[in-house]
Amino acid sequence: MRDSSDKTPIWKAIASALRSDLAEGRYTPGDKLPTEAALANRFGVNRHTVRHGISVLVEEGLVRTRRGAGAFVAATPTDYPIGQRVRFHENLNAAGRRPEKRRLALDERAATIGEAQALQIEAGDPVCAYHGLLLADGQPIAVFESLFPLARLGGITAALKETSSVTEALSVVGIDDYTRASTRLTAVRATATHALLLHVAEGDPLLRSSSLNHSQGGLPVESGRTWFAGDRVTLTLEA
Amino acid sequence: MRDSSDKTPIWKAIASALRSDLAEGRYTPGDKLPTEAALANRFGVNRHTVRHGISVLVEEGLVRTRRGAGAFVAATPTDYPIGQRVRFHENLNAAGRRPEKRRLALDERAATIGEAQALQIEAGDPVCAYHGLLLADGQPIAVFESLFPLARLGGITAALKETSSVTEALSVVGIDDYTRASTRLTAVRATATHALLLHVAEGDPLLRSSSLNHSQGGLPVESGRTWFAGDRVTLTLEA
DNA sequence: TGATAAAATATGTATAGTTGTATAGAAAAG
DNA sequence: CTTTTCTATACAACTATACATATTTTATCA
Repeated sequence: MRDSSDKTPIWKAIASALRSDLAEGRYTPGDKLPTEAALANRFGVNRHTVRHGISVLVEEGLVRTRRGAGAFVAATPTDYPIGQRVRFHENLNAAGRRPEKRRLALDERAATIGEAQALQIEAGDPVCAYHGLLLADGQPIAVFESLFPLARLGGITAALKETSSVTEALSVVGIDDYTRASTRLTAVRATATHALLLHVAEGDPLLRSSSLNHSQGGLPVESGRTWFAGDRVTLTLEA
Repeated sequence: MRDSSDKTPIWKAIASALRSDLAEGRYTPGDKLPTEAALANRFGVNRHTVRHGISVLVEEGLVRTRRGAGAFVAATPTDYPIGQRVRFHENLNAAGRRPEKRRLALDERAATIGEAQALQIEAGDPVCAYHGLLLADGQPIAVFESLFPLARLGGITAALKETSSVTEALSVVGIDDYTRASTRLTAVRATATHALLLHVAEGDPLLRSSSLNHSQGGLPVESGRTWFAGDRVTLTLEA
């Protein structure tokens, strides 16, 4: 490979070799690639040359690496429709992914001025704060923070302890349906905490959504913020 | 590479995530933290990485671990009430901590324009500048800078040389009572100097308080700035 | 009921494997 | 001569696994 008169660098050759392996379905999303040492041995080159090749695929978003664990085939971005009714579990099932929610915190506290304004309650009124992680096929795709006004939804904290589903919890406290009233999107850089939870690098771009859900009566029942890992989710907006 | 190589090590991020949980009062002294396995699952990392993070908190004295039992909260951030009367020693005693003040500088000089305005004196008028460190149970929690108008409080410099207590020193010069007229709070990043004094990392978040205390007569007797270590103190505001 | 043993939990320790980073140097190309 | 490519080495950070040891819970039996 080296002695012949090809002028393409070895690391590029390795990159395209691996890329065609992926294209052929030799490895499927979530699979672990051989270790760098194994690849170096297979190609008869130094580990750093292999690393250079892999880094190309990482740049392209085809592969994700985890220190100490290995290199894994990246899953294609999940389509996440933002419409009148935004339901995590339904969205992911529709996208053919296995939805999972991981609770990070759940407590009751007083609302700040800004939060109160959004929920149309008084500052200091009690709210339920639900903080967690959204996963698709076991891979973290977003961090969320939901606020529920306790004045209108007494008992929702207890309900959320039983089920991770917001829809179900709201149903328990008498809200059978709720619709998205507003969604605001901005791009931000990942903080250390978000980076840790989402398994991205600090400073990586995130898609932040600030949303408000209303009950059928037109009153706010949930105010949420969600940070999506930019390269794992594609938000789709319906008319 | 994009993924997994944060600028801040994972174990540090975990340590600060847990630390802020403590600061927010999510766990109170005696409470059991989630198991290492649960935390590893929550953060999506290996148990050893979590252990590394926890060991930081153990070093800091915030957490105590018992083999076979779990990790327990040893101490939580000191509650520091900001009300009409703000007294360091009383505040810490009420919080069950041992208060201590360490003097860093004490001198007399001319007031700058801004300082004079706050103290309602003329620019250039002499003031006493008192600079020091506040500690709780021997751990530094804040850096303060107090200014006293010498025109109204002659002899306070000498008094402050005898006692570290502002309340006592003011009493010596005839001020038996004083009340908080205003408090302004902002979040800032720790400078190298503050970081050194407070035993935090440069750039860590500090809570800066700019305050003004009046005598019973309604005249300013002290203008102060205090930098609290964000994760060691919780300022509580009374009505 | 109460004591005891077994099982399940949870932290502590040890070892090896994998990726990330830093440094230095040789070889080839421009 | 300088830059790029590749090699070589060493170490840091994180993962994976296994097992030891202490604690708590559960089951069992007198």
